[in-house]
Amino acid sequence: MVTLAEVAQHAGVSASTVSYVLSGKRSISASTRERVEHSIQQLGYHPNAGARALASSRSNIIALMVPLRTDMYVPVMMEIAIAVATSARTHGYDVLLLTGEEGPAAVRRIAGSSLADAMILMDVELHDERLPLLRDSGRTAVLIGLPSDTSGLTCVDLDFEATGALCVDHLAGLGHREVAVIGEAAAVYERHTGFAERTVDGIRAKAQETGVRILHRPCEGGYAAMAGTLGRIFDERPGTTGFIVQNEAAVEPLLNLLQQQGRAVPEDVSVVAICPEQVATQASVRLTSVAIPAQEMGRRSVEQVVAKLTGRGTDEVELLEPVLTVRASSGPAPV
Amino acid sequence: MVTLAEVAQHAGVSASTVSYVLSGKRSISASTRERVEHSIQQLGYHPNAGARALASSRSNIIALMVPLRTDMYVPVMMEIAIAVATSARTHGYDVLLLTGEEGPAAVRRIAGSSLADAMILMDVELHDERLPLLRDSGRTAVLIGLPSDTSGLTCVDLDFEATGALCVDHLAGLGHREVAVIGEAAAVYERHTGFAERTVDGIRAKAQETGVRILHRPCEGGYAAMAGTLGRIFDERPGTTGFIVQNEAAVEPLLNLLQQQGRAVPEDVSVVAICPEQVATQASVRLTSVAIPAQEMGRRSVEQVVAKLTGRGTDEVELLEPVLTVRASSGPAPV
DNA sequence: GGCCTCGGTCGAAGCGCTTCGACTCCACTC
DNA sequence: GAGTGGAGTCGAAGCGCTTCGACCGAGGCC
Repeated sequence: MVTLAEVAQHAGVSASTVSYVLSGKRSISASTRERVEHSIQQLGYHPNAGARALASSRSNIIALMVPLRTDMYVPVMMEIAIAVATSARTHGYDVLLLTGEEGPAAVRRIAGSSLADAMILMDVELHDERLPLLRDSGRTAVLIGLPSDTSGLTCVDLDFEATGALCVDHLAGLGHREVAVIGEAAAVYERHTGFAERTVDGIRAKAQETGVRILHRPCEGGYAAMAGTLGRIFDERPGTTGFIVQNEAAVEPLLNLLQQQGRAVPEDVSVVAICPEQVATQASVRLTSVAIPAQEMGRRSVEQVVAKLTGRGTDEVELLEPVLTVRASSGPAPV
Repeated sequence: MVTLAEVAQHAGVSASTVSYVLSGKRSISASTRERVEHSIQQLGYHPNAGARALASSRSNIIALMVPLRTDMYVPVMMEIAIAVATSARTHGYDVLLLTGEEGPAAVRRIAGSSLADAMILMDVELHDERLPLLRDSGRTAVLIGLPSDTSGLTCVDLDFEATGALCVDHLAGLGHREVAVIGEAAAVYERHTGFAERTVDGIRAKAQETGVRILHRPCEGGYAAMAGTLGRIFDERPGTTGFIVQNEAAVEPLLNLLQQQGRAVPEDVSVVAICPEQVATQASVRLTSVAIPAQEMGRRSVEQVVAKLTGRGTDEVELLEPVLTVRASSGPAPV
């Protein structure tokens, strides 16, 4: 491995000069800079990450904690993770992948070892056990998701209350009066995952305002579960004409079952989904939906981290505004 | 941050003794060990990762390159990535997440900076441009996937040729004589992704052996693409009674379209999928399938890395044996 | 013309850890 | 009773980098 010292010798300057060429923290004459850069090229020099971290006490690594569970829709997680990794690189950072398995201990380990300059936590619960540790580790952190107490924390998330409201508004505007909400798996609510509860809150509030009746049912993915849930919904509320679905794995089963039951979409029932664009456009009926901006969330969280790391950031909650796109699955309520 | 020296002072020993307690590389008396461990606990000491990497020239980090593209089935990627991260931890390693975006340059950067002790590459193409760089970086590496030239490389993958053969064998055994293969998106073949081509090779070889006629068609995911592909298949081979599907995003559309066309599964046509268990069991018809052992692949690749890093490994290609599980989507060919 | 300023460069002191050789006991052996 | 060997500990020398203060000319100023 080529070292700084070798580059310095090759270029006929001191080691510190090479370091300053690399970091740009002091001005360097054009001729020296060129000479040094040429030597770097020629020798194929790469700074040693460990030495750099030790000397500067900054590792240029951001730790990303992804949930281990797979009851969430995986592609969204992946899209966020990839967006985080990609935009981290554009800011000169690498990303360390931590799974939830290690649990809160991971926070302590990473903070203690100075392995990462900052952490991004995904899948934050309302009362997340990692948060106290995080707060008194003093490390820079950004959450994707919204805990109940956000004091001293920076959070990025889709505004799920507004999302829920938007869905109801759309259906109410079309004249629907009885709306069923097909939610995430029951376990998601039991964990008190913020986004799921907040969506329902938003839905209820707007429903009250617009005079829509709401029936909310958690639902596992897959056909069997959906069949059961759907049956019970129509038993309880035969007049249901609108569906709001917040569970990607339930979308296709729902459309299928409705079709099998002879209920046409959107003539007899309207469906609005909260899901990634890809799911909405590739479904058997092109879905009216509110998109989950996974990329944007990943990107923004990195930008927040970088801002805080460079002293510019403030603790704040950034809620991304939901956008509803009308497609083929929603229409006027039948008379 | 607490340092080794502070722990040493607190325990009344020298710094090197603390280091040896931590690493176990020299014998330490029980009483000293206890005293040191107690001090570590009490002070909340965590070794500094950078210093450790610098002094020992090992970072205890494994870099994982995941593909950026999303034309592959994302959950499988994610499952592998998570399995890698999880099993890496059980061996004392952390995982650095690299996206394909940076391309081959990432290999150079990581190897040059000694940021990672080893690399795991996913989504390897037959003639992958990262491989030459990898070879002469001299770094430890394991590929998930199989390039055309494996010399000097360790690879882990499902045995896709055997997988293809297994599917044909199953259908042939049930009496099917005309089988259509619904493949990955055309782009996947154009990239010469090993697994896709190898599957088809395995299918063709076994088809020849068993006297089955094969029609192979790449297919994008989604309903529209599947409808077109399916139409063309039955135009060309009206006698088709068996399907092998290697494209998760095509599974559900295929089942649906068959149903709509009045072709019953498995009475009129049989379907065998190559997909994760979850897809197979959650589909509208429980699918006879060969599972993609994502977890196993992730785990094995880490084990190979650790073996090589501790001097035990040998360069070798490890192909996991495919397992076909019969479920409700395949049956005897109609007479 | 002396003085100050400032751009450009260097030397040296660490950053916190690992590891090698050396040293000290102490229990044996012959 | 000197010699041997192993267990247990220490000191010191780095690992490769960043960064601080110092130094040295070259202008600009009065």
